[in-house]
Amino acid sequence: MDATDARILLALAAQPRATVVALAEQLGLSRNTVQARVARMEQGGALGSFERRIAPNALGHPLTAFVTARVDQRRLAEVSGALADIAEVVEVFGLSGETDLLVRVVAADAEDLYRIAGRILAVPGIERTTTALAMRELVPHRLTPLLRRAAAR
Amino acid sequence: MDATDARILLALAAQPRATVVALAEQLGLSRNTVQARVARMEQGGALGSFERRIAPNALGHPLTAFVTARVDQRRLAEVSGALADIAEVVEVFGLSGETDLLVRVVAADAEDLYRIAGRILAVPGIERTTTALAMRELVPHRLTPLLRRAAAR
DNA sequence: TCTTCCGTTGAGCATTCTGCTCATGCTCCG
DNA sequence: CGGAGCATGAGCAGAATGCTCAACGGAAGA
Repeated sequence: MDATDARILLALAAQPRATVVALAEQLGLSRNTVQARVARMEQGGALGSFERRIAPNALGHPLTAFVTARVDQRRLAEVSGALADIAEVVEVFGLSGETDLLVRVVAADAEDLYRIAGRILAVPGIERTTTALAMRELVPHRLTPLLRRAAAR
Repeated sequence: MDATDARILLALAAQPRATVVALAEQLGLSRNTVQARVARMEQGGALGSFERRIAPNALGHPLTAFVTARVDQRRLAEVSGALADIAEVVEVFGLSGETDLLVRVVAADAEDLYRIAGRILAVPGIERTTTALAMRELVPHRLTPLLRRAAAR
């Protein structure tokens, strides 16, 4: 990924529906170049799945919560699998430090969240959990600043 | 968002580059319908920004860390602004419970992370922080299970 | 310095998609 | 019953896509 790629991504971030042709003339590149680079980025995994763009909100799950957990390390694989079986579990990280797991969860409402938290706690191998509700998205997910820096070079 | 929308999103998740025509015939819907629904979803904010699809990894930031922080609540707006000024800060949530803030950070390497953590701690209004490195992505971000459920209806 | 390799570019071409409009039919609801 | 809202099929002009080719230039390496 070089600066040109970053510039393409920036333009794409501004207008997701932009066609290759539009990007090309906007960036002063040839259509072929843009096409090749976009293809390369998709191939090379620089672009994650489309799912990331879907707002859980729109699926009727306006609540986000983070569950931190301590786990019996030896049963990590098992725990991980069990968590993956819960639909509302959107993302799980293995962490360094005090807590072993960070589980990102979405829920339809408070009661739903309660149910899900319970289900997580019930997973064999999970020892302790703490649930924190995301009350506000102070900085919504973004990569533009980093992209800008990469594009500057 | 009804079941049909969910089905469209599922198909789109499987093949992000799929054209409207392809989706239509794959789902047994008319081209017009799919076009209208996709447009409606983009309009209605069901689809987040394109940035979400970009892997920080590809931008030279393979490390992810979560910084939790306690804040002087009265200076929350100020803190939020200062965090937004840090390019490596990818996402910030205001939480309920013990810790007030969850800051998602990406970094180029360990040293970079150290520097960023320091910068966060230096933000006026932030009282205490804990940094946890994401060592593994046990469940990569996904929404498919929820989508499937929504599509089933 | 010369050569090779790689990415960019412009061109061209057939095929396909898009954006838009219109009329029709269906279902839900007042 | 009448209307609103949505899905559908058709049609059309313009644009984009996918692909290939040849030429060019710069950078790395012999």
